[in-house]
Amino acid sequence: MAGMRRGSLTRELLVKESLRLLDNDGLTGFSLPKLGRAIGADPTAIYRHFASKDDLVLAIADALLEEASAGLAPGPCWAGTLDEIARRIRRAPRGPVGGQRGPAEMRMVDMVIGAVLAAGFAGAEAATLYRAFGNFAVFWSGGEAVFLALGEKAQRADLNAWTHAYLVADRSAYPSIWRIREHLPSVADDDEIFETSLSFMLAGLAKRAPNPCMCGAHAG
Amino acid sequence: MAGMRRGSLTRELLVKESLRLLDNDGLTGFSLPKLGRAIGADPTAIYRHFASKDDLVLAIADALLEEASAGLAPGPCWAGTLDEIARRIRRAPRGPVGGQRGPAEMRMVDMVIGAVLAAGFAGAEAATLYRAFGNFAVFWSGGEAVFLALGEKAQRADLNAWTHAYLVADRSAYPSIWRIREHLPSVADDDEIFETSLSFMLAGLAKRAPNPCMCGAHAG
DNA sequence: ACCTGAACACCGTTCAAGT
DNA sequence: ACCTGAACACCGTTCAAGT
Repeated sequence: MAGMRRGSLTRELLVKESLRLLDNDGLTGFSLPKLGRAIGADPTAIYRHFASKDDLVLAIADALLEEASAGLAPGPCWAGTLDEIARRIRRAPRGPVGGQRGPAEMRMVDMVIGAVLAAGFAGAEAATLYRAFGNFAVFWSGGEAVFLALGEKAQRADLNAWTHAYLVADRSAYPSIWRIREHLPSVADDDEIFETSLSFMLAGLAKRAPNPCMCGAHAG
Repeated sequence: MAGMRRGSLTRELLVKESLRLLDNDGLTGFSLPKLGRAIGADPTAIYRHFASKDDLVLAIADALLEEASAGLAPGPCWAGTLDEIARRIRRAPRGPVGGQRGPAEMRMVDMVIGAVLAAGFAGAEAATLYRAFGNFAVFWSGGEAVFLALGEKAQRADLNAWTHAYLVADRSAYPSIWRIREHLPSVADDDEIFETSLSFMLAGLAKRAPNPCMCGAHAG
């Protein structure tokens, strides 16, 4: 990858290489100098194509969302559409959380609002419900990402805290923790926890919705 | 604050001063050198009381949670207790998100699990529901904090995106955004968005719970 | 025992200089 | 027009030296 000819550096190439770096080394292994070296250019060459690191991050985030929304289209059931969107956002390779405002995000926002309108909501209520559901999906994805970003060392320590500190924990100081102590360390079932919360959100929407969902599986 | 005598630096004092710095200058204005200078000590003096910055951050986070849970006690209605806990976590001065494992967190975890048990859940289901609700509260708080941390400049730009880009947005490219465009820029009603999502979560729990809540206000 | 201060290996960003 | 490379003002962290 070394020996860039002039003009061979583009925004697309830099985003693609960033994704590769993030995939390989995680968030820790990412910095502008590292990105520069990875493409065999000067550590500051990025500034010819992005105004700042934030600008690059924004482009990366939208590329991730773009990838996550491949082939996504509204289905006949508005609740099913929202369900699918939330899953896509969560499954998206761990991107940063902020408000991105890229074209891929615009399309996703439009789909979420479209589903909320299909449910029969309108005006300010539709806006609130769009943001409630959108925040839920984005915040959950971001929250899990933050936990993952703690690094394997900290995660191991965390699991340790459950298996040791919590298990051995004062029965009298934390009686409720004690009662379900053997079910707490199972860190593996993050999917089930997400599914449960998502189903609560969708049921809440469905219960309040003027139009029932078409498939009948998302009843309040 | 300058002129520290030896032995006058303690973990408590450093945490307290950190909170003051975070309050004044936000997350941007916080670093170990700055903390050192703020207390009139050497920039590296912190390392005599904390193993690392992460260690300090953990202590800060638990202090924030401690403050947020002042006077908190389980009420007669388990749903009301969960409701109050989620509000406290959200209102807590914006702390970092990760799994903290401090004593204040332990007490809060015990209360959440206590409420879930009071609802009549048990075993693995209780553990899953505790984590669903706990993640919801923590992720939401963290997500909002990330948005706030974007800084006022980025937030202004974001609001701008709504009032301009989205409003003027292609009616044909984003028809659903277009239909509720005038309701989208109202960034002020974050509270209502949170309330809505929280009520969905609580209703979902209540609907599945063997024991109804005592006050009747949280029916599924 | 606790604090200092120099030092190290990094950051993001700027800017004059090259080609 | 695009890239380089020195430079700046920062980080978190370590460690020998002071008292």
